[in-house]
Amino acid sequence: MSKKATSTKRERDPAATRQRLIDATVRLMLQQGFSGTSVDQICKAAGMTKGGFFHHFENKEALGTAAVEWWGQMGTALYAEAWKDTTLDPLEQLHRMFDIMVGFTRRPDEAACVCMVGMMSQEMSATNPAFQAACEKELNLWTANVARMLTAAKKRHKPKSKFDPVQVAWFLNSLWQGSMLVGKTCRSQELIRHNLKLARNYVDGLFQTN
Amino acid sequence: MSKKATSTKRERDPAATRQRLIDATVRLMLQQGFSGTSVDQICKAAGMTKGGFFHHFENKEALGTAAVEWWGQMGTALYAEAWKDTTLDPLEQLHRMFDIMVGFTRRPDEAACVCMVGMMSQEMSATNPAFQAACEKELNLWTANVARMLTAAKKRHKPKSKFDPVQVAWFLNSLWQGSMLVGKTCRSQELIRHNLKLARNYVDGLFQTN
DNA sequence: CTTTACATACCAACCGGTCTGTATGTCAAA
DNA sequence: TTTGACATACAGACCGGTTGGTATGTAAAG
Repeated sequence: MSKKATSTKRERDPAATRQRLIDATVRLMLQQGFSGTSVDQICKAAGMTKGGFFHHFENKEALGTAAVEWWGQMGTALYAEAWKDTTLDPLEQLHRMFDIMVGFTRRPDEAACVCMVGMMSQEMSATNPAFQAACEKELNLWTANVARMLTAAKKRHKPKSKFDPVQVAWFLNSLWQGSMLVGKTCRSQELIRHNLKLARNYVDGLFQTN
Repeated sequence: MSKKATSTKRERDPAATRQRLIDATVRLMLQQGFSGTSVDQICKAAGMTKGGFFHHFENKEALGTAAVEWWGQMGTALYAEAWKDTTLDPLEQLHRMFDIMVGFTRRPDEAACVCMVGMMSQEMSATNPAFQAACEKELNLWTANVARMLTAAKKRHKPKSKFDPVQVAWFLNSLWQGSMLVGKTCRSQELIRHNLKLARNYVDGLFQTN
């Protein structure tokens, strides 16, 4: 019984500390943007001093890209419920994805329906190539998944007329990003839901009703 | 002949100076965002010192809202070519609007197709109520114009099925904002054009073909 | 002579980042 | 099993530069 068996108070958990910094960053950035959020603020929110911060991240930019990546992973995990079951009718997959997106609009208070990728992209992608690349990667991933489902749907359902799944996927991605943007500006989650309704109908309208 | 008749060198033109400051702000903000753009930078770009700047604007926020308003006026002026002629078939008005939007994607180099309202909105609307209100106002204006045209189009063309012009207008506004966002991130003006093509087809599809 | 439109000089607060110090864990030699 | 060298994970003080903003001076216009 030489090994510490009980409740040795947990300090020195670098992975958790790093994650705490990322979590704080995401939370603050969604509210204030990247430039508007200082390292001091992040450290304070994560219960950490600046010395410790720069041990985990080379600079503020490194934290930013880490935050975008983390956001992407979290998003993918949330969408996975709709995407993973490849035996499902792809059109049904898309509908479940829309359900999930509607779910985002129903989340409580200020954890509202916003996207860090979209925000970071608008603010930084023109000046910071690393951020631009990170954001583009996440947008590509979302689009690729939607395009895959649309392509699969074309095989199971007769399309009403010709369409390019990739183009439609970008169309839907743009609409989704724009919806969150406008929804935030107009402080209306209902607006987002209306857009999602029309988008859903649009997708259904691509295929012949049975 | 006491009055200076010739070429009195133009100094002291406060209106022009103010506009120069706004122009510089717009140019810099489109590149770097609001927080990322400093007053010093703006002054330098406008050939002005900070003392002069704060004579024209109470603070940086006042300049920001002025810039958004200016952007809105400029936008309205650009869209006017499609909107003003109310005797025209409203569906044709919408098509001309789409033409104008496509035109934005063909502008040279780094005056690319981006929207200051969308950028400012993403970055600041969560924290700064003045900016949020200013951006919301501009979005409302665009939507109102599109909704008006859609409503008028319903009277002249039989709609294929029921739709709410206001909802569709917000749908299109969101798509437009999102297209510029994604287009910037992916550095692809063609992507925006594809989205506009699909949007155009979408609007056409609302009405019965003749 | 007053008002306006700037320029100049300056400020405290804050920025991202570095430096050094120290408590804690790891691991191998004794 | 103990010990001690070393790496890791932070804390805290500090740095030069920049931030938005101000106080003051001054020249031009009316």
